[in-house]
Amino acid sequence: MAADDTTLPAHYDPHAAFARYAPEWEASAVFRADPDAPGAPYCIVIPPPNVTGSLHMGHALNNAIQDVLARWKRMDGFNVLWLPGTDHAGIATQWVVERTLRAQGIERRDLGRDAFLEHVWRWKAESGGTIVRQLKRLGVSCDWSRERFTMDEGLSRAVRENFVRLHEEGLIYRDTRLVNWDPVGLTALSDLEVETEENVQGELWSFAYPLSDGSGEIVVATTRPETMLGDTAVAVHPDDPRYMHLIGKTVRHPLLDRAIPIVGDAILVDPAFGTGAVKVTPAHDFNDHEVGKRHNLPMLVIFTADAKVNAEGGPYAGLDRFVARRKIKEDIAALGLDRGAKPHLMTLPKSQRSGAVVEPMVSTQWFMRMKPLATPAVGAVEHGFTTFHPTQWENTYYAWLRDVKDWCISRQLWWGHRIPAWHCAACGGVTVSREDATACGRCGSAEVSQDEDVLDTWFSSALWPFSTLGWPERTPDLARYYPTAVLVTGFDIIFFWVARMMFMGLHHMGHVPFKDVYIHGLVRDENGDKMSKTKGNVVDPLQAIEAHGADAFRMTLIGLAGLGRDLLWSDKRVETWVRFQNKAWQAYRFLHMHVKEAPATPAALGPMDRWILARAGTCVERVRAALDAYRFNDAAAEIYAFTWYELCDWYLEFSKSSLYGEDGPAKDAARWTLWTVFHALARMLSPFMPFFAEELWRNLPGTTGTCVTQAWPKASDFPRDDAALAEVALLQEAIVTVRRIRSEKEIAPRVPLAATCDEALRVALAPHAAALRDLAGVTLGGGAKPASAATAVVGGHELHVVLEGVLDVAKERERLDRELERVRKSVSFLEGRLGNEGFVARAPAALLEKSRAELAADRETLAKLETARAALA
RNA sequence: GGGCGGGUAGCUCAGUCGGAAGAGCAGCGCCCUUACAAGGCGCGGGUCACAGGUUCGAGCCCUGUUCCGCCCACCA
Repeated sequence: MAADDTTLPAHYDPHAAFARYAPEWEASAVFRADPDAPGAPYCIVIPPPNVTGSLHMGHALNNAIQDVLARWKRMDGFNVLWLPGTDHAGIATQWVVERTLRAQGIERRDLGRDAFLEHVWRWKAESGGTIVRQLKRLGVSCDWSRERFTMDEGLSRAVRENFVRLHEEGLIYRDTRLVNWDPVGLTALSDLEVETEENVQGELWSFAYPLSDGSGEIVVATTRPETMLGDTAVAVHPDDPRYMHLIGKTVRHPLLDRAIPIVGDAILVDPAFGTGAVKVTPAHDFNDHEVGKRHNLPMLVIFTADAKVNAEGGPYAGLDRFVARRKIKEDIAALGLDRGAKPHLMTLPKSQRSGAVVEPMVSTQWFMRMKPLATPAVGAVEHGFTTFHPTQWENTYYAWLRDVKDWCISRQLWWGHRIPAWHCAACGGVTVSREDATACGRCGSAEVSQDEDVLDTWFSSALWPFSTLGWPERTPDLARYYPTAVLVTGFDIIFFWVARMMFMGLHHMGHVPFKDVYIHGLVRDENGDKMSKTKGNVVDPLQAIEAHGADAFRMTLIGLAGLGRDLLWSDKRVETWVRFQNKAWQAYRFLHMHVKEAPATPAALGPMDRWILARAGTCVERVRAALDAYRFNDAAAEIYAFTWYELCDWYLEFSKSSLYGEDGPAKDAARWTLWTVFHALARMLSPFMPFFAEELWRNLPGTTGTCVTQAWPKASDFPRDDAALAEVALLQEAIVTVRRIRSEKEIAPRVPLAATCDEALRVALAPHAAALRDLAGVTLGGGAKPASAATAVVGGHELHVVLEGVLDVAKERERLDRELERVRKSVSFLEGRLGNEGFVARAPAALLEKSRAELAADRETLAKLETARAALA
């Protein structure tokens, strides 16, 4: 039979397979979930990518993992819903559109709210589908009929319902307090949206506040000189002998000519730090704010929304805060009050989105009360209703929730869910309502207008696991698929998203939103560096898919996904799986040369057939165990090892003597076995490499339908067969031994070898003469040890390979010396162990037995090696 | 300041129950062999970060040290 006797192409074409199967799957709705269908529910809600976004490696990994789980569970008989969607991404999207407009010379505020939002919606309609199209290139098996968007009608209703209910319950309130203010984005931010830039080189600058009575001065230090315009106290420690007598007196503000009280505050002031005296700016510093409240100090706001000095700053009014900083330092120096500066490493709070230095500002905002919500969310994980994988992330989750502060949920933006509160012009009352209010709930006046602000984008994301299933309606989907099975995400949004879904799910649904949380690592470049546009080391998943195909690309990510580890991406890694794919494809072509139609179940199987089937069963079992434990890299490694090292390296070679031989039971058995293994392999691979697996499935004789709806293989389909495993293990040992001897003695592969051994081994290997000949080029005979031979132990018996060619004596001596050293080491190790009373008394019996047997064998081998070595000396 | 993770072959990483250290890639040698040279066969390569401790026995358990990465908090 010739090599090209197959209709299959010489190489697998991933792009052709994608083009063939992706549209078919989508059209035939095989991934559409049906709540009325049988099967235990298994639901995953996608972490919705930002509509502004385009696919990056993090998305690719995240979705490859979800797809493996969804496809696997679907094939395994579960009623699977993988629900896709996108997030409106409030600030991010508004910024992108603003920037686009600005490039055309259009400012958001000139347009007005409605016109601007029209632009955003138009933009969303045009480019919002990009990331969805890109996800499809990965081959994700989402139910696109249920695709949701955080600002679609249903989800917006859920947002309102949530807001109104929590407001009714007193968990959402409006308050005026110090918040993180983004002076560029012109909006309040939550604590989480403030990022700290570490180790910024700044300076700690000291200046003197003269005492009002002229009796001296108090020196204070600051990293933010401009805030002195808002100072309304100087604080000292009440027990500090240097200052305690000054408490109650005042200092004079040297620039604004105000009196400023000196207060004693044990909480704020550490007498050992700096001068032991602290300037207090209650309106622009979180610690100082607390001091202000404790001592009833005025909250003097000195900045405008864009962080310029306001009228309170007297001569500095109108200056940017950093310009004011320089000017104030100069002026203080001119007054002779500068007391020096020293370099100071500090952290700088910056807006996650705009990058602007965040300014604490007193502002009226909406807040969500966290304590009553966070406590059950902690308990749910403590009691195991939700489990993190790897579990160490639970600590991170706890730590944040246990002392989380109230969540500022209002944003001074236009793009997002507008707050369902109406302010009354007549009485000043606030009406919170599910329906658009037309009259004040307090005084009945019709002069009501809706709150201008929108909600933090994470407010709607927090509802995602149930809002997407129809909440607040009681839909069949919600009943069937909530709680979801697993949330797959990155550690960076445990606080932003995971924790918030937990407490919202518990609050509204009375049950956790997901049973498992799988936290995957970050995809880095091959040097372990974070991918970033500025570094230019970003790998575009679409280009990688274009270059290598979706199957190999996905499998590379899966193979790198170890629990609790970041992933280092390298094109070399993809090549591993491209080669794997080719290897499996070539083996599949081999099958096609020999199997033209679905083979009938044979009367009997040979030992190699039984062996590979048993090995396939083990592989299935291990892959299942790995997936159950979210050990994706292990699953990939098992598939790789089975396919390459067992199926290709051994079984295909074993099968050749039958397949190329006479027609008969052996050939029938081999054909059936080969077909059966691929029948399972295609299904096993389908969750990982769906297009490749589909190509295998469709071209396998006797199959119908698509692979993605077949049953994932079960270990019980492949009975254990210890006899076959032992028999083939012995044969493999014999083959490898002869190959090694051949390589060591530098005997060309085409030179046939003969070998002798004792009767027991000869009988055991007799049925496998063909395999020994084809795979090791050796013929086994009985009889005594030949004069010139290389001897090795196989299955506890000696095997003597007759050396026909000229033996390189020097090399042989070297080899024997190496071998002697190895065996002597082994003997000495085993003697030491068995001479150890503790070991003999406490080691497991099996280990003790094994050690004794090994020692006896080693001693025998040693004697023989010594004899052989002496003969060569 | 508090917390988490990591340090195992040249590189990237496994190592589950404490019992002689594993894989892929890279390297070296041999081979175009009729599924596959995108391949086959064989080989070499280790102070398991360091120091103590527990144990008959430690990569694994305990204590300490050190280096790298990350998170949180604070920073007058």
